[in-house]
Amino acid sequence: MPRGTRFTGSVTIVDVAHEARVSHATVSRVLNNDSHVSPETRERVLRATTRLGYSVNQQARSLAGGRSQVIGLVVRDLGTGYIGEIVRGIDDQLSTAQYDMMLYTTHRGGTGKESVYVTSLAQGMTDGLLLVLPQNPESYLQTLRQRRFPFVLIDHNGSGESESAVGATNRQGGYDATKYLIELGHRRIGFITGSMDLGCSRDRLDGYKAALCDHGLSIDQALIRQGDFHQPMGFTCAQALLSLPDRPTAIFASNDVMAFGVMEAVRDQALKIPDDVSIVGFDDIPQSVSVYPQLTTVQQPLAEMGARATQMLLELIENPDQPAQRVELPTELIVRASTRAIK
Amino acid sequence: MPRGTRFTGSVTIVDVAHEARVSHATVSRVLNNDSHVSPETRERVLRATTRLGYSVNQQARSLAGGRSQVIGLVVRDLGTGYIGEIVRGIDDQLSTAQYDMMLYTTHRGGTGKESVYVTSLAQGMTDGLLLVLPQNPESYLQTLRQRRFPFVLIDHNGSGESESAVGATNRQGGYDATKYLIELGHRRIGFITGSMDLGCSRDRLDGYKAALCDHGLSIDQALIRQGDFHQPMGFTCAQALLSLPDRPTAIFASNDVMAFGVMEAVRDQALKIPDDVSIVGFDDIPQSVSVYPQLTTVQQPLAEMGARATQMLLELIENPDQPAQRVELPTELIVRASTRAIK
DNA sequence: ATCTTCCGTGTGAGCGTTTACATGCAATAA
DNA sequence: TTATTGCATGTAAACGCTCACACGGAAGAT
Repeated sequence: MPRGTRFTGSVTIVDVAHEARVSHATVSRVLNNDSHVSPETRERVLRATTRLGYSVNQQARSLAGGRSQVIGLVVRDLGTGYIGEIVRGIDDQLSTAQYDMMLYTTHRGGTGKESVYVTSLAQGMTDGLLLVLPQNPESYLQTLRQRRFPFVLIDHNGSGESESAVGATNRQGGYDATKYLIELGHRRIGFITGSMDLGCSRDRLDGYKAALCDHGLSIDQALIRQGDFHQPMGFTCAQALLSLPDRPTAIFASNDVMAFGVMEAVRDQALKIPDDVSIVGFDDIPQSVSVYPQLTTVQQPLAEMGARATQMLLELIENPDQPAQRVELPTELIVRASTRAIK
Repeated sequence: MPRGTRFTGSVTIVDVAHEARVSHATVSRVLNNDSHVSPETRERVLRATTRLGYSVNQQARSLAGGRSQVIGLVVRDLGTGYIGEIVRGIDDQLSTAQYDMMLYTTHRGGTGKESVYVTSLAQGMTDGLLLVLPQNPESYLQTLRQRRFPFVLIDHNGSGESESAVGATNRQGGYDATKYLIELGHRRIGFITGSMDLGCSRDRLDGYKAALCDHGLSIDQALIRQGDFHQPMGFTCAQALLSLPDRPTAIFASNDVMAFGVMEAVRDQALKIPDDVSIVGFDDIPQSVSVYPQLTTVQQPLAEMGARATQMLLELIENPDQPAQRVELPTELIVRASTRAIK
C-alpha cells in the first residue's frame, strides 16, 4: 500500500528558533505565553514566526502533552436547521479561542455508535466534547466521567447533576405555549412528545400538563401521543389525533420538525391551518418561517446555547476540577400565523 | 496558565507489543496491514490489541508520517438541509474507511476566511479536503494545487479542469425545469440566479435560456434577476419580478431556499401558489416537502454527491498522482404541488 | 555444499512539540 | 565581599507512532 504524500516541508519550531537565534524551547515558551521570556526575545521570536510563516503543528503539540486545540461535536445528524443554529454559536466561540472542531454524526447504526466515537475520539484527538441531544448517554457518559474528560451536554438536562449542561426552560416553554392556546379559547389541545428518554421532552410535557391544570382543564391521555422529534412521526401522531371522535382544535408538537408533519396531516384531511386546527412547534428553526403558514413556536436560543456550552467546555478544559454548571436559557413564545383564536 | 489534564493512561503500541511478545514495529506492521507478518504473529497481536483495548493514537501516527485518518470539510454554513444531505453521503463513506472529519465553516468574516483554514488545517491535521461550494476559491486552490494536497470540489465545476470535482447536470436541470414550465403553458417565466461566480449558477441559467430558445421564446432580461442562494434574496427578487408590468406566471429559483423566499413574496402580494404563480426550486432539500404547497424542484443527488466526492478524495489520498476526475451526477425534476398548468 | 534470495522480525531514529531540569548571570541580602 | 535568590535561557527526554535498515534463518539455485 503506497503511502500518501504528506503536506510536509512546513517550517517548524526549530527553524524559528534558528532564525531568532534562540533555543526551540524558548520559541515554545513564547508560543505558549510563558511568562519567563524577556520582552526583546519574545519580540524577536514573534518576528521570526511571521517572517517564516510558521504555524504550529497541532499533532505534535498534543502528542507532547499540550492541548490539541480541537473539540469534538457529537450530533445525531445535520438534517434540520436545529444543529445548524447551534453550530453557529459554537463556531463563534471556537474561532475566537483558536479552536477547531471535529464533527461526529451518529445517525447510522443506531445505538452504541456514540460510545464508539467517544472512546475512539478521546484518544487525544480532542480536548473536550460537546454532546448535542445524546440519545442514550449513560453508557459512555460513565466512561467520560471516570476519565475526567471534559464534556458539556446541550439540550439534555436529564441524567444527573454531576455534569455540565446547557438547556432551555423547556417546562416554561411548554407551559407558555399551552397557556397561549388556552387563552385563544382552545380546550382540546393535542400534544406530541419528543423522545421520552430525553429530559427536555419530559419537561415540555410537564409544562403542557401544568398549564392545563392551572386553567382547570383535565388531562386527556388520548390527546397525548408519543413522538420522536422526526417529521414522519409528527404526521402519524397528528393523523391519530385528528381521527379522534372529538378531535383537538390545536396541536402542540415538541419540536418544529414534527409540527411540519402535523401540518401535512392537517392538510391531508382537508382541514385549514389555522382555521380548523392551530399548530405550535418548539425550537424556532429557520424553516419555521419558510413554511406556510409561518409557524407559531417556542423559540430556543439555539445559537446562544451553542455558544454558552462552548464557553463552559473551554473553561472546563482549562480547569477540569471546577464543579459542573447547569445553565438554562430562556425560551420565548413566537406567535406567527399557524395559530388563531377558536371560532 | 494551568495545563489541562490529558486523557492519558491509554494503552500504547508498546503495551500491545509486550503483551504479544513481539517488537513494537511488528505491532505497527499488523496495524497497517503490512504483508510481511506471519499469520500466527498477526493473530497474536490482534488478540493482544483487543484484550488490552488498544486503539491507535492518530496524532502520533500522523506525526510519524502516516495518515491522520481525518479529512476536512469546508462549508459556508450549516443553515439549510443542503449540507446535511451531502454530509450524510460523506459520512457513510468515511465510516467504512475509518476516517474522521473536521468541520470548517466559513460563514463568519467573509472573504479570506477559507484560505486561512486551508493553510492552517493543512498542517497535517487532515489528509485531504472536501470543499463544498467554495466561494472564491482561486486564492487558496492555488496553494493546494502547488503543494499537491488532495482535495475535491463539491458542486463547483467551474474554475478549471485540473482539479477533481463532483457536481450535477446543472444545465440539464435548468433546461428540464424550464421546459416543464413551458409545456405547462407558461410564457413569462422569471428566473433567479445563484451566485454568478459559481459555475453551477451559470449552468442553470444557461439551461433556462436554452429551453426558452428551443421553444421559440425570447429571453427577456427583465425576467432574470441575480440572486445569491439565500432566502431573503429570493424574496426580494420575486418582489421585483411580481411588480413588473407584465408579471411572470412562473418563477424558477436557482435553489430551494430562494424558492421559499419566492413563496413568501407571492403570498405577500396576495397571490396564490400555484394558481397565480408556479414556483420551481433546485436541490430538493428535505424542507421542500415540508413547505406548503410542496415544492416542485430539480433534485440534485446530494448524498450521492457527497459519497462520490469522498470516494474520489480517498483515492486521491491513496494515490495523489492520479489525474483529476470530474463527475456529473444526473439531476431529476421532481414535480410536486407548487406548479400547475396555466389557466 | 555453498551462494543467493527473501521473508519475518527487531533496532533505532525521527516526526514537532512540551516540559522538567540544569545553567549562568544579575540583583538582592547578609 | 560572599551567599542567596530569581529570572532568562538552554539541554534533553519524553509523547506514540512509522519506517529505513539490519539481521538471522529457511528455501531455492547453482
